Amino acid sequence: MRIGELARRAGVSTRALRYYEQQGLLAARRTSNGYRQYDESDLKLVAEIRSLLTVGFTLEDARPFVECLRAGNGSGNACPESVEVYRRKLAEIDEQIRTLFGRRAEVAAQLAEACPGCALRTGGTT
Amino acid sequence: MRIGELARRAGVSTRALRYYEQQGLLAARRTSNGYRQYDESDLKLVAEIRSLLTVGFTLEDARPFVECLRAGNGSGNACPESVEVYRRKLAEIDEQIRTLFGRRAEVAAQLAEACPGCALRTGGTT
DNA sequence: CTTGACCTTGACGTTGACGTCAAGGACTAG
DNA sequence: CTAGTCCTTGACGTCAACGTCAAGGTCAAG
Repeated sequence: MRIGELARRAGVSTRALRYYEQQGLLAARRTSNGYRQYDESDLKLVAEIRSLLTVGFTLEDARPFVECLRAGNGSGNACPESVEVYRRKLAEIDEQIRTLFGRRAEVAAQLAEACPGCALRTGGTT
Repeated sequence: MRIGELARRAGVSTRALRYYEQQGLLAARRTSNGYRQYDESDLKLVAEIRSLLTVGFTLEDARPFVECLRAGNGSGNACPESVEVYRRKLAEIDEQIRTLFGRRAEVAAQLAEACPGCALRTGGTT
């Protein structure tokens, strides 16, 4: 299939696909007229990338998964590099959650100070 | 005081101060030679901005607080606009926390699938 | 009078994942 | 032959809060 169809089926823009290729995450064959040519495995690959992006991974984070799939594995999760990324991202997320809780507490404290009785509970008194 | 001293005392760069001015958050008088001139109230103002930025506010979010201080209030919290921003940011933070928990769950699930028994607990088995 | 520290404005660079033209080639249907 | 749809590469724009020059003015000290 060509880039337009892959884009439709994967739910992304053609620009995104070209960007993934530029970043070395997607390698397209070319037909004689220069058009990019993709197959089902590419669709799967793009789906994997999208799935990872939606949970906050960067394209760099996604790279090991892509390479894992390319290496012939049925899933991008199947390689130790991928597992390592999962662990790292999990730690990052936990750190972000901690940071957000800290900020939440500070903001809530300021709000309470500025407006006593204003926020008895979270989102309570609108 | 001049911009260099204010920057040192507030713990920010002179570039940041000029940027705040450009955004209309900081209004400096000028001496005859064109140098910016600040006083203690400006220091307080910059401190307020910094404090808000560190808990994730944008400069736009900080604007009401600055205006509140400029209006003569002892605290930037003292105005209803500020309180409203606090509430909005609190809601935003809560939303972000929810998003992160969702992501965490998904990543953890993938990790468990990829590597059973790998993450018995968070950051447990390194 | 000349360092040297301080100040000025202006303007491009940074980060990530694309969006959005622009200019032009390829191919199909009528 | 032509319209219409798809494709190509290239390159600037987006968002926030500055960082980092560049070129030049100001002032106190020696």
